[in-house]
Amino acid sequence: MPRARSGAATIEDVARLAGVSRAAVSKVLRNAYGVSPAMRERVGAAIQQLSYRPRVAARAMRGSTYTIGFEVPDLKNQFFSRVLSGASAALADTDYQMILAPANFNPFEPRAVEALLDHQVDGLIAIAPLVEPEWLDDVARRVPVVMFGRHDRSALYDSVESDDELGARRAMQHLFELGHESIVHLTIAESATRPYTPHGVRVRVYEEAMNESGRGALAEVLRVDIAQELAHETMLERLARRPLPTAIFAGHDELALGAMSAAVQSGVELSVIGYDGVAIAAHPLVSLSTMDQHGETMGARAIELLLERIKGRTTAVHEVVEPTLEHRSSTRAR
Amino acid sequence: MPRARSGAATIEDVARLAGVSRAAVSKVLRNAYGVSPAMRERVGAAIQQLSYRPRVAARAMRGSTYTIGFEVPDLKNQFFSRVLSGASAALADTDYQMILAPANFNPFEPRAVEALLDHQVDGLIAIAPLVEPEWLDDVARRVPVVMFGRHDRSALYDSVESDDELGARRAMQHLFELGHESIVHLTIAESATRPYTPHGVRVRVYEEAMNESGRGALAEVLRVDIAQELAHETMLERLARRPLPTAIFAGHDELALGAMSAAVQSGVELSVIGYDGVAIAAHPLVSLSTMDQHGETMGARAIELLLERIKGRTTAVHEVVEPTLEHRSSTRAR
DNA sequence: TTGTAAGCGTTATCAT
DNA sequence: ATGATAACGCTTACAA
Repeated sequence: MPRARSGAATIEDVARLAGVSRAAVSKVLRNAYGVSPAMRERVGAAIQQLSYRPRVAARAMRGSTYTIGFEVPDLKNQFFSRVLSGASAALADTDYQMILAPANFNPFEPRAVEALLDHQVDGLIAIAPLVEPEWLDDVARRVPVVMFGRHDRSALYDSVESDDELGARRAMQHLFELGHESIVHLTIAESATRPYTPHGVRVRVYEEAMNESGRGALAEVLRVDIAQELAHETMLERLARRPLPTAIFAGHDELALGAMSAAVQSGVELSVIGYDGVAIAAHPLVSLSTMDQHGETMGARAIELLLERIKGRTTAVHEVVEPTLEHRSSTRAR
Repeated sequence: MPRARSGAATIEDVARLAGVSRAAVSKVLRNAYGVSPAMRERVGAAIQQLSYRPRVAARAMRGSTYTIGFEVPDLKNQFFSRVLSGASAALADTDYQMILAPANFNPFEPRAVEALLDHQVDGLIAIAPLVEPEWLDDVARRVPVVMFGRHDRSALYDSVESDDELGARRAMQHLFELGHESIVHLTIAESATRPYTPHGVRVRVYEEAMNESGRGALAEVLRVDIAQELAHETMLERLARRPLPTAIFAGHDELALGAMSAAVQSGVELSVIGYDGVAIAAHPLVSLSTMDQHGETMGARAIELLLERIKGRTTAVHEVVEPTLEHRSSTRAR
C-alpha cells in the first residue's frame, strides 16, 4: 500500500535549505508575530524551491487544520448546490479549505457530521434539520458551528435561516391574489417537518393562511417521502381524485417540478408555486414561480459567520435572509 | 480559538479502560492479525463506552486516513451531482469516507487536487480534463488515482470514461435519421476541448460526421465560455442570423437547455440534443433528448477501481461505459 | 497473543 | 528576532 505524499518536502527540509529553525518556518507559514523581512524572504524562497506544502494532518496534531466542514443532506438537490457555490466562493480568498460530507439521507445527518469531526475541522456548517438540539449543543461545545436553515436557536452556535414564515405567507398571498381557493400543500414526510424546520414552518403557515382566509375546509396537506419521482406519483394519484385543487404550494422546487409534470400528464390545469429558486425554475419551458431563498447569499453568509467564530467570537449570531417571490407563468389567475 | 475535539477520548483512554495496550486497541480497530476474541470483545466494549473515534490526523501521521478525495469542476452541474451520488453510494458500506474538492473553474483543477493531497487522502478521483498528463503522472506516483472522463491513458492510474466517440456518433446519427442537414454543434471554449477530453472528442466526431455525410459545408461549431446563461446568449445571437440551422448538437445538457430557451425566446423551431442525461431532461416540460452517460454507474465504478488500487493493484484498468440515447420530444423530424 | 517504544510533521512554550 | 524542545494520537516493528 503506497504511502501518500511519501518523499514530499517537510518543514524540516525547508528549514535546512533556508538555514533556519523549523520554528521559524512555522512562523512564516502562519504570518506569526516576530519574523524579520529577511527571514521571511529566505524561507519563502525555500518553500517555493521545494514546492513545500504543510500537511494538514500534522497541523491537526497541534492546532488548526484550516479546514472547514460542510454537511449537506443531498448533493442532487439544486438548492444545496447553490448554497455550496456561495460558500465555496466566500472561501476563495481565505486560507481555509472546505470539505463536504453528504449525508445521503442515510442513517441521517449525525454520521456525516461525525465524519467531519473525525477530520478535526476548525469549524462546521450543517444543514441538518432533524438532529436533536442537545446533540448539536454537544458538537458546538467542541467546535465552532453554524447551522443552516434551522429556526430553533442556541447560544452555542450561529445560524443562517431564511424567513420561512414570511416566504410561505407571501407564497400563499400570491395564490390568493390570483383567485385560488382550493390550494393543496405538497411537502415532505411528516417525520421531517418538526416545528423548527423550514418545512415545518411552511406547513404551519400554509394551514394558518388557509384558516385565516376562510379556506380552512379546503386545506389539504399531501406528503411525499423524498424527491421528485415520488412527488410526481403522489400528485398523479391526487389528480385522479375529485374535487381537484386549482393550485399547489410546494415545499420545495423539486416537489413543484414533480407536481408540474403530473399536471401535464393528467392534462389538469394547475397553478404551482415552488420554494427555493433553483436555476431551472427560470427556464422558459419550466417557468416555475418560486420563493427564491438566495442560496448563494446564504451560503456565503454562513461562511463569514463561521470564520468570525473561528477567529474568536463567542456570542451567537442568528441571521435571517428574506426570500423573494419570483412570479413566473406556472401561477396564473383562475 | 477553541481546540477541536479537545477532551474527546483517545486510544490511550480506551486501552486503559480495557486494561490492554494501545497497540492492541489499534489492532482491533483495523481488524489486524493476531487478536483473540476475548480481547476484541473487551476493547469493543471500551470503545462503545467512551464513544471513541480515531482521529484521522493521527492516523495520517503513520498510516492511512481511510479518506478518499474527489475533485469536481463544479457543483452546480447536475451531471457531476449524479456522478457524486453514485460514488457516495458505492462508498457507503466501506470504512472509507469521501471528501470533495470543488475546483470552481478557478485557477483550475490542480489547486483543488493539491488540497486533497494536503489531506493525505488514501486515493483520489478527479474530473480534470485540462491538467497536464505529466503532472497527473506525478500525482499518481504518490497516491492511487482514478481519472474520470479523460481519454488519454497512463500506466500509472486507472480511468473511467464514457465512450464519447460512440455517443457523439449516435447523437449525430439520430439527427441525420430525423432528416436534419444543417446541424450546429454548441460546445465549450476552444481551450477546454483538447483532443483527449470528452468535449474534444465530441467536437471531432461532429466534424467527421458532418464531413462524411456530405454536410461538411454546413458544419458550424459555436463556442461558449461556460454554463447555461452564456449558451442562451450565444444561441440567441446565432438565431438572429441567417441561414438558420434546423438542429443543435450540444456538448452537454446545460448547453442544450440554454439552446432550448433561446429557441423558445426567438420563436425558432429547432431540434436540440444534449449530452449527459441530467434528471431535468426527462421532465415533460423540458423533454430534452440526450445521450445518457449513466453518471451514477460511472461514479460507482470509479470508487470500485480506486478501492482496488488502494488494496494494492498496480496494473492500470481503463473502463469504458457506453452511453445510451434517450429520445424525447426536443428532437423531431424536420 | 500481547506489550514496548520509536517516530510521523507540525506548533507552542520557553530560552536565548 | 530566533531556536531548541516537548507534546499531539496513532501505527508498526520488534521484543517478550
